[in-house]
Amino acid sequence: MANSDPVYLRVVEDLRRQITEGLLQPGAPIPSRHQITRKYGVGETAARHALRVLAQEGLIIGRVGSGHRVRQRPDLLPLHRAQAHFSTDMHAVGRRPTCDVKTDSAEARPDIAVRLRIAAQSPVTRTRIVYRSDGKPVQLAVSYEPIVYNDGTDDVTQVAHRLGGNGLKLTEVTEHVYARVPQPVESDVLDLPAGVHVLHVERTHWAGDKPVETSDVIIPCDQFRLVYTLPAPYGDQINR
Amino acid sequence: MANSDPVYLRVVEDLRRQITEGLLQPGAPIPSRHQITRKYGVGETAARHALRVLAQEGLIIGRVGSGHRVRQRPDLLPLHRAQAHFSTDMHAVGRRPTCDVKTDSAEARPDIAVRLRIAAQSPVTRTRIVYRSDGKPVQLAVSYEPIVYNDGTDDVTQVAHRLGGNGLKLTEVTEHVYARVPQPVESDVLDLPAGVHVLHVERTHWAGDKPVETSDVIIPCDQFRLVYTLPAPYGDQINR
DNA sequence: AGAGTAAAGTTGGAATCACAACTGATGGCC
DNA sequence: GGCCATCAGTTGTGATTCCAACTTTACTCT
Repeated sequence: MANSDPVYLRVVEDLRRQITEGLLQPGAPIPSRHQITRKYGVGETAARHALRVLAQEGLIIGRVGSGHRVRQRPDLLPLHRAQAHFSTDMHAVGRRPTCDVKTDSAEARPDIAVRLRIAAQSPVTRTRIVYRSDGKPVQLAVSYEPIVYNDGTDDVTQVAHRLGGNGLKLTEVTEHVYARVPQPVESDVLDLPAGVHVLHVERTHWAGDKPVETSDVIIPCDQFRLVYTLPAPYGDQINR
Repeated sequence: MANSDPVYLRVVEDLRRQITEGLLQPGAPIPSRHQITRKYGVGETAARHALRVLAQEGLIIGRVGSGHRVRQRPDLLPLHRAQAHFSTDMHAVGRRPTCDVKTDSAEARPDIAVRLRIAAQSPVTRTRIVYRSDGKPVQLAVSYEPIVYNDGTDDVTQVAHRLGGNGLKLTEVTEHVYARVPQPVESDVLDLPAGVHVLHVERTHWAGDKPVETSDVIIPCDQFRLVYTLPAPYGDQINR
């Protein structure tokens, strides 16, 4: 079928097809390097490279000593779902994820009120979460919600669950994502080296057409990367 | 400074630092494989791998026979800016980018009216752009704007320029990005194989607090990938 | 001088071998 | 039975070597 494509791409495409078509279900084991060399008649380099590419696409996950498996999460994720993997992913790479949660209530924030579609002077609950990996801060999330929803607990990470008690059902999450230069307070909290940009995710949780919570997530670009890649060799090439 | 990190990471981090700090300006040549082996005292594998990683991050670009250079575009881009590189990027990998533009005006679209914050029955101009690479459709953009702005030209890609003539200045672009299963019409236009998901970018151009144009960009996940990666070996690992 | 050619250098792809760290399972020992 | 050590298998990393395709430069020949 294929022709003069690189050998490793043949392997990538075949495995990717099997995964996206559901032949290989999440959790299913992927052939090991040696098995690939035999099954596809390719060298070890090609097998290794194929596995690397699939892993980098998020389709499979590898563990030393255990092998590769189809990733539990689907092939592509909205950012907010990918972020839900923060804790497990950090664990996975052998780092201890922790977070500070600090809530300071009752403040009027006109800019946030717009996003929550409430009166400009209504007080909102602000919760700041600093995610850490082995103590090192890697992510900052500042979340706001109308004060009426807050039930006094600190567990802002369980928005959906808590809102259930208020008779609201989360139906959607929308996001604005962009990269920018960090603000001083962000550089401070995240201990950013000079020159590092941040990814800013403006996220709103909706219950029907009502925004019930909105948050700003700040991710340093040297920690987590949102990469827009071309399907070209090495992901990218030069123009002239 | 570093300790037991993989050798290639030392090279990656040093070059990345030089790029993000501006020591290596866009267009500046990156040491070749052989130069890296000598300069950093590493093997060829490590040098090659380091270049591969940097290229995959979009920081540098390689050309066979010519070498690597610091990429013209900055290290991280909002999607809409990355997309502006579509044409040059396609050229770069030796493919001929073309696009069909089709505008059919005067239709009432209540759903779009909401996004444009205009009356539900106001007619909007719909423009459909099919981007092609060597004839193969790779991207679909459906763009809407209030009919008053349209000046009859087909060049919807130059939103900012055209709107200037109406006394409006684009100040912001916001996006909602998510992945989903393609709709039949999309599978049809883009000639999608079964099982391929699409990235859906809902984009709105703003002039101040007025939305002046909104568009849906559909990108097949097997053509372009938005990848959320961890700074871990192979980008990802398993939990448990 | 100008044009065509040859050579050197570079990247992308690939094969082969090696090794440390880790996992899972097996089997033996208490 | 329960616990521990061993061992084969796997991944991540790395070195080395080779080759095709390409670019750039320098050189030679007309």
